[in-house]
Amino acid sequence: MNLHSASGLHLSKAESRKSEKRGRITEAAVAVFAERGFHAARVSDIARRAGVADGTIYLYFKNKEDLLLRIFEDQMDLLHSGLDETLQGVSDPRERIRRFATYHFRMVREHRNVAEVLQVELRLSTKFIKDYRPQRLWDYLGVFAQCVRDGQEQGLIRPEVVPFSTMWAFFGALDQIGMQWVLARNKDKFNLDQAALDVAEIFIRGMAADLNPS
Amino acid sequence: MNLHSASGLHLSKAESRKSEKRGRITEAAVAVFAERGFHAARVSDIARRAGVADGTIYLYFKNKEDLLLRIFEDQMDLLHSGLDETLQGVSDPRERIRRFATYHFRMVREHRNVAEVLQVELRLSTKFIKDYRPQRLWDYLGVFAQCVRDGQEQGLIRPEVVPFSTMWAFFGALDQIGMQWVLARNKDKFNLDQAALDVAEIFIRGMAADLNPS
Amino acid sequence: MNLHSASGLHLSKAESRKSEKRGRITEAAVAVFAERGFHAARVSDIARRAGVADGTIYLYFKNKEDLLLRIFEDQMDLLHSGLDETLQGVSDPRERIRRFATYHFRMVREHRNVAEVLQVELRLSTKFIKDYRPQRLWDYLGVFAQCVRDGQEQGLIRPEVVPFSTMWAFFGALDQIGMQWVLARNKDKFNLDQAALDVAEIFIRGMAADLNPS
Amino acid sequence: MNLHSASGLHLSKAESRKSEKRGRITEAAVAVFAERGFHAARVSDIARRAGVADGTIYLYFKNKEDLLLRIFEDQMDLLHSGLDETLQGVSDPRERIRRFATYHFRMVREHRNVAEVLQVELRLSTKFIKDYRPQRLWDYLGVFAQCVRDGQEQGLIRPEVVPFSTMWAFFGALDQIGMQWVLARNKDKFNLDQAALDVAEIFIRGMAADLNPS
DNA sequence: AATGAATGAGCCTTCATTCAT
DNA sequence: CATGAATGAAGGCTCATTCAT
Repeated sequence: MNLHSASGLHLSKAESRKSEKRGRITEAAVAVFAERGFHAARVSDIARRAGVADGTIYLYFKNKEDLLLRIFEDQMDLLHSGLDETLQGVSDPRERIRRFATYHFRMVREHRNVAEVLQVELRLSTKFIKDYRPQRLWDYLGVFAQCVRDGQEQGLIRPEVVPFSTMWAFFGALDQIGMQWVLARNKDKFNLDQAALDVAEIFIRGMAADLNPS
Repeated sequence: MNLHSASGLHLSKAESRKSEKRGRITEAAVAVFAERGFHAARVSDIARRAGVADGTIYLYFKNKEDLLLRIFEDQMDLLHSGLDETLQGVSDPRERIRRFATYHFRMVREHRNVAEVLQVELRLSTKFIKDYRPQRLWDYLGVFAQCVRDGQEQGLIRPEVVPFSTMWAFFGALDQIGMQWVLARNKDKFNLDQAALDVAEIFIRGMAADLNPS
Repeated sequence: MNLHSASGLHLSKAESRKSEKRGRITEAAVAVFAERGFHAARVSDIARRAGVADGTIYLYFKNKEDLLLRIFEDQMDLLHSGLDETLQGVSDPRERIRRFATYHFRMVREHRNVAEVLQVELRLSTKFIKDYRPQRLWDYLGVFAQCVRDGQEQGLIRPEVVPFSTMWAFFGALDQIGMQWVLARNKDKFNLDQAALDVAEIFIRGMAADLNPS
Repeated sequence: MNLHSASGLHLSKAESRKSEKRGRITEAAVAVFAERGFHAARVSDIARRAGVADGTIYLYFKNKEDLLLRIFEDQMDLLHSGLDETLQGVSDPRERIRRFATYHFRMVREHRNVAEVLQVELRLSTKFIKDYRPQRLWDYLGVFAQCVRDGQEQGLIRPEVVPFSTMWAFFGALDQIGMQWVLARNKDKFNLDQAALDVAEIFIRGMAADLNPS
């Protein structure tokens, strides 16, 4: 259920049991949040699905909101490190952007529950949106902004493109398409891979430096 | 508080009084939803702000969720008709897209409360996202899709651009930038007008047909 | 159930209904608190006994603790004003003290539930004991302190008697005897009227000025 | 923290270790009960303060309530035996009463935490007050009742004074003054030693046989 | 004996909605 | 139409207690 499942660390029996329980809760929460939404999801539902008592959840998370937030942060970290791996060795900023989009949608498709939670439920609480600074999301998107800056240094991207706002535009585009896919009843009609390339193409062409500055 | 405040219709005194009360409730709801979020907003808060009794709200709206939905639909209609006015007489699809973006952000800036509700709170209820088909939003965005199709017919836009998914990408980009502006503490640092043109430019260039098909 | 039941005020129908409902809740709360203790008493028990919905209680009281506090304050006010009536026209400080004790125990006996709540349950919450300043109790007991001062001015009471601490001693004596009576399984074995006179006598004699200052 | 800390008994190493752990728990419980009150005190707080695991407490005490009860009984025993020592060799019932009061307040002052628990928290649970017969308290106070009886036999105290109810009055007076001292923010303003003598004096004079039965 | 992770019963409070006036 | 007092369902969270290790 997690984007990446194994860590290479050796844990004592007690530690691994503990971390295993935390993982079970997280998985259950993702499933229940995805299914019913944050507000409609009952803590007792999550507990039952995780096979633990209600109170156990509060040994690992401060409260229901904290549970959502931790899911967000954990998953963003995994998403980010997965992105780094994917882009390793790719130097052309344009290709990096293309792979960013492709990677993003692959993750959305392979982890639909997580995607639903991140895309739909994270927008739920005003607290999250208004008070919480999603640093992890900034970090993830920062990879795109850096591609833009690199592209500009290499003369591939118009200097007047503002990395910061374009980054949000790019994310908005990806995210919205991802959401439409999540919401779509018929997932097959929707070719996510193609959409990834299309969005990337539009941004790459849209930001591209003029070819013949003759 | 509404995007447009007056309608040119003549109403009987009773109707206008009724309509006036409905309007007061709507305004109050927008304000309270923007301030505290849909879930945290209490119906009694809205009633107090509107200067009516709690029960009165249920004479005009089926329930709290219906109230949010009606706000969404009303405001989308106004947004849409305002867009039509704005685009009247503009035939170049590229210019229409540019003006779409500019118009959208002008509305966001001038009606921040409404924007907050639409952008932040609409994403709140899973019901809204999962079960509700936001026809009005489709209609509004359909204007963009049509620009794409027109541009393709006129040879201005690459034929392989998919109007449907690009429409969502465009909306996602606009919406995300709008949200960042709404969330930004310092609204002045954020030049919405410029961002509008930047986003439009990226999409226009990104979708543009190759110039020299030599 | 209240120490005094009628007020001479004219109330509108709505007001009287409201105040009647508040009264029903208070009565029910006194009964349930007396029966099960503050902590064991469930708000829903009180509501059921009062014949109202759980939520209704929160229209009249901030929370469960507030309910207990209001009972305390209301009853202390009634107790105090009843004491004033009882002492009216009695000028000899010693007789006033005697009547104070008699009155106090008559109230305890006639309003056993109230007495249980005031004596047993009020001591329950550290909040009440540590943070709450029971002004109403001070006012009530202040009557005794004033008797002491009057008696000292009239040369009936030794000048070295400290009104403040003696007031608490007197109250402690009354209260403890009252509590023992409340806790006693067989109320008949315990002659409260006699105990009242005995306690009063001990304090009056104990505070009395030396007779033969020869 | 205990009224008396060491017992002169020789214990095996295991027993003393056991007893030492029980003592640590008791001390911690007194501190936590005094600080937060019985209901607000968490068993885990007590455990942490005692430096033991939560479960360990249940090896020494049946449950939280039992813990409070044992504290009460242990401390009452210590209080009582200390009183006996203090009164040893004092035969005049009046002087014994005087020393009783003085001793009681000295204990209150020197063991404020214990006093808080006994005075404030013991009144907490209806169970304690209603179902529990505080035999140890009766024993302690019985010393006073015996003084009264002795005084009556020696013709020093009026025969009509009822030892039983006067005992409670005396205790109520002491206890209430003790509580006011515990609650007082400024302990220095309150002269407990003087109050002890004052209360004793009032009871002694108040119970005294008429001097000149001429 | 000691641990402390896990349990799960229990309840106060909120607030959308209703309906008698 | 309008009111607003009353309703009552619903659930997040705490914490005393247990028990496998």
